[in-house]
Amino acid sequence: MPELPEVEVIRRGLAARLVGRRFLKVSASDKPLRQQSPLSFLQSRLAGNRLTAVKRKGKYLLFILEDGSTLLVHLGMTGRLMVGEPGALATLPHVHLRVSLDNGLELVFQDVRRFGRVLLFEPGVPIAPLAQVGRDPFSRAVTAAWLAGEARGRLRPLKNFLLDGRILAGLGNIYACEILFAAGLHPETPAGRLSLKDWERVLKETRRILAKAIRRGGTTVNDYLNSQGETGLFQFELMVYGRAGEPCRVCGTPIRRLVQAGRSTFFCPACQKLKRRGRQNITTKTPRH
DNA sequence: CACCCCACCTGCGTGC
DNA sequence: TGCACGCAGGTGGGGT
Repeated sequence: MPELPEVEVIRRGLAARLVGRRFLKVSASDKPLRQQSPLSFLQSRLAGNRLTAVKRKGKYLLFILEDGSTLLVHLGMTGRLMVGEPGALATLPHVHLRVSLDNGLELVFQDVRRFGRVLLFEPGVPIAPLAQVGRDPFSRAVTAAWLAGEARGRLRPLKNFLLDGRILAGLGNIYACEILFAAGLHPETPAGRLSLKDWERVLKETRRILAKAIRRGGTTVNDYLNSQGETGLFQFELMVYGRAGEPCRVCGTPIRRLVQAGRSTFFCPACQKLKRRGRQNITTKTPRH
């Protein structure tokens, strides 16, 4: 479900309402998430512990606790984190974790498909899943030259490159499609064939689109709700995602759908031309190790 | 290595 | 109405 903008909107909502609160009791459903710390471990570490910050890395949320432990949450496809009155949340289906707070409210993790992850790390324990997470698109460490270096020599389609969270963290299927449209690049272009100018455009549009989506509260196509149960608004600004057969908002050409690495890609065949030929970029690649 | 496929789940819309 | 099928904001293990 959620990509960087949705996770960031949730992070801000939770930070505003939860930082400084103590967690009290924890309960879980009988159905496990894809990955989840044992309930007894969550209970023993969280009970009485105060939340000092809510951070984000890629699509991961990190709840930093005052004793130095970290609760790592990934929402998968359909995960939601919501805060509210226990009475109002009591009847929600598919709630897999409930945590009561010292102000009488409750934090719940709801996840229909159970692709989500909730893992607790004690102080000093390395947070293994984060080792695979790439750079945040807003980080100053992300530049057009760096992207060009990462893509150098790679034949994989640009769309798949953008979806690889070990490089750029936080892009998912919706925003990858929207970024490629905004940059005027065909999703099947081999990543290594982009020029530095292309990468400058990709990076500029990535930041512009993600920032705007955050301002709009994220994209609700189907399931996404923020921590207060509200939908986003960016779905009204989508140019290509989910619009197969509909006219391009720029040129009127019907939007096309194709499948790449098992996932739908939406693009305008007129606005996004495939560069079959083109200069290989010659940026020096920084060694990975 | 680089890259793709597929499984992991549940629900919903479509077409027969 | 029922049923089969395809599809869905993600990830990572295993295979080529």
